[in-house]
Amino acid sequence: MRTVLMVAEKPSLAQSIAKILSKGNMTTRKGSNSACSIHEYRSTFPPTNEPATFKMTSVCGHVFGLDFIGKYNNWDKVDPVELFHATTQKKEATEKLHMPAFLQKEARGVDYLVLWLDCDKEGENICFEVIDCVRGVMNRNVSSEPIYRSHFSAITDTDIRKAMNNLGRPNKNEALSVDARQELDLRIGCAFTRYQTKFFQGKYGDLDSTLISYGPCQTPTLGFCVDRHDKIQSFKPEPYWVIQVQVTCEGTDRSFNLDWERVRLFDKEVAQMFVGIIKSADNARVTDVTKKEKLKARPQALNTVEMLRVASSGLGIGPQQTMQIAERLYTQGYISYPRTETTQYPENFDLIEVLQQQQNHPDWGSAVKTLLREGIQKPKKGTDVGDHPPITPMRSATESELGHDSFRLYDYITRHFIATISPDCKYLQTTVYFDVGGEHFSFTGKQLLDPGYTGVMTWQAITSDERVPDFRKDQLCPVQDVKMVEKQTCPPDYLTESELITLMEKHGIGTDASIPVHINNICERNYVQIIAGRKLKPTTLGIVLVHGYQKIDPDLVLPTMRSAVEQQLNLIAAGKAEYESVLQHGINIFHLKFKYFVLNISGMDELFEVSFSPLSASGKNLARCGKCRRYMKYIQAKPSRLHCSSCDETYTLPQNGNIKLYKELKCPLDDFELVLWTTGARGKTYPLCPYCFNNPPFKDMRKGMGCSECTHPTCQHSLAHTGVSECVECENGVLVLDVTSGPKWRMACNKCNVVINFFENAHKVGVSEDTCEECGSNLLEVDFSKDKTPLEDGNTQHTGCAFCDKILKNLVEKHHAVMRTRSSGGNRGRGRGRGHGRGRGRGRGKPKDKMAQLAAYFV
DNA sequence: GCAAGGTC
Repeated sequence: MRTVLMVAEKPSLAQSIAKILSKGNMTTRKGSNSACSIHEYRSTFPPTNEPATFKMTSVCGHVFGLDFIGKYNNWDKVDPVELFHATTQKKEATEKLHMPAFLQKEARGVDYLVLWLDCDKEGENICFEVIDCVRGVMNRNVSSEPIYRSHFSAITDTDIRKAMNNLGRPNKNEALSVDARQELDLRIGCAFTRYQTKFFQGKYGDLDSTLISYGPCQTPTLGFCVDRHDKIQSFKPEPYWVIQVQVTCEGTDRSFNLDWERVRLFDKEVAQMFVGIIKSADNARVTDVTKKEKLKARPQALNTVEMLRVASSGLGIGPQQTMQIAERLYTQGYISYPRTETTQYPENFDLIEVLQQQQNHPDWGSAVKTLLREGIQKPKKGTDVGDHPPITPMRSATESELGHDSFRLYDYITRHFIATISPDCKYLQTTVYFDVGGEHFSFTGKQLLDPGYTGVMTWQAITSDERVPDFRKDQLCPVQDVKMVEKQTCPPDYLTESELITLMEKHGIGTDASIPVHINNICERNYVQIIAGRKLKPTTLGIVLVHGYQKIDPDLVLPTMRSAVEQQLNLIAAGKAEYESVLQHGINIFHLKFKYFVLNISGMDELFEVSFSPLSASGKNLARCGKCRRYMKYIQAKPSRLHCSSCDETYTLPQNGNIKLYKELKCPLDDFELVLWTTGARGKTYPLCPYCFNNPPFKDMRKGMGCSECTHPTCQHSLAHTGVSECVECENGVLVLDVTSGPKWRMACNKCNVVINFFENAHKVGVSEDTCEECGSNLLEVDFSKDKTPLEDGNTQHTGCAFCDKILKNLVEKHHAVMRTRSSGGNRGRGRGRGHGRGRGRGRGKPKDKMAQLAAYFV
């Protein structure tokens, strides 16, 4: 019996495909990485007609990602221009999934490999990532070419079976085009981002963004928003005049405002002349009456981008959040796969079944029943991209089941689905044409004939049912009023998110899955702000960036740049150009553009100069510099940092917290005044030396460490003096006494977010050099207040272990400084039986030797 | 700390 390993792009597809090919007769087990399952069944392998055991599983998107090798990731030591030729390497895309190991485990000894990755270029690229993982461990004795590729265009029985019976080979050229894209994006994005960030952050103190990023997708996205801003700014309102005529219809008491055929005039005198002419007529004469039955067409089946547009403009939910909600609805089985470009249902899609599931729904059940009784309409033709079917509901659900926002999205998806197979909306449009003193006017009214799909998509309903009375041709209607009104042309409004999505889609900026990410990026980097109505208003930073590119090299921000690059890449995919030459050409062009950008950065800087303040003028004096003894300025805007203007040095600080001076205490190593970092009253607090934080003083310290991690052997602020015990939760952390926390004393882990509260009634707490004989923790010396001491006989002083001492251990309470992520080690042993000692280890720590080593580092 | 593309 042969074995065949088959790999899809994601777990859900592996399941659907296996279900089809096994006719539901398969066994399923979890994979070694918890994310992927393996579905097994027996069948015949079509290419060789042999009986075989099939193992169907999947990856989770890309197995590998591209990055520079380690030494190029040091921003301080690498000139960004080097990134155009720096060595790169493939790294596991998501390390914790252990995807290569998982694939190898399942592929060991199999005879054939069938690749079921999505049929696009990214999927083709993932094919070769999978091949690279498994080729070495497959059985080599059965076939010299054991690797096949399936080509499917829909996840339906017929299509999947057809694909299985017509297996082909993976396409290396398509995969290479993606390799080239990855490399170009990496080199260009990182080079420009690092250069800009360092240049502008080294000069200005109020940019309010930790990163001044550049990207071939995010920058043109920002460009769209700034373009609209520029149109608004340069808009000059112009006055114009309209003539409003009101007539009455005999036999009714209604009057009508007529639309002028000339609409409006920009010349006041001419308009006045027309008013004169029109006023001289006593009556308006009906010249014609037309009646037309018109249709408002039902929508096409729903794809991702349309869902994002409607969610933003109709529900006020942004793309990123919409996708999160949609993912959840999908994994819980309420809707089909939410990432698809396809707007046409597969041929054998069971529309009736999906519809029947909704017939008892409290909100739209009756509409569904009517539709089932009267028969559904054939859906409008859309495009089938061959990725996934359109987004549809999978089972009925109510608001109480889903929660507010989830239900609103589900409600829309379901109504949209029902609408796609409902009749079009029909109405009668009546237009009456008038002649008033030789000038032509008209009046149009709509009368609803059949609401059709607007019965469920109520927001599209024709609301004004304006019946038009029966005007006859040549009827004379008295003119009741003629008015000339002055108006002004209006500037356009800021771009809505929904419009932006449309622009991105049109120019091929990003994909259905990445469009929300790019929009989110330009918000997070503070280039645009979302204002009321989900409109995107660029910030000063966003505006000067785009204007700067436009001054130096407009290509950098033009939306056409991305499609031009994609065109080149498509040549690789089509086998019309060499991978290497296209890639080198691309790198060369952007290398030149980069060098030109650097040479001309002053053009962009001139714009920054007028909008932002130099570092030296930013912030307020906080702590003294250890080198010049002058005050350094604390710059609170992101990224928060200290700047010494006399030394022209900048020291970064931990982000997302508050900084204050720490009692003018100094670091014994460099004389810099210490500052206190805190996340708030109940959070973590620790002192840090601004210099050491940026320039680790000891070999076993890294950048970004405060005194609570400092291995100085004698300093009163260091770990040696304040460390109490091993963290009760995380691997390498030490619980450190927060000496500033009294009277509500606490200690906090110097690595994770564990905080331990104790001794509300002590006015002094210190860490002793002595350790607990039971667990190895350092003992605490506590001085309780006289009136609230828990000690017998009114004693106030007590030394003991926080975890083992009879009196102290009852006063200890643990919690987390902030919400911890699920992944970080929740369920490992809590203290007991594990040894607490900050010094005593669990094999690897070798704490006592460590202290000796530290002493050696100290100079 | 950087890009964009997959997906969990």
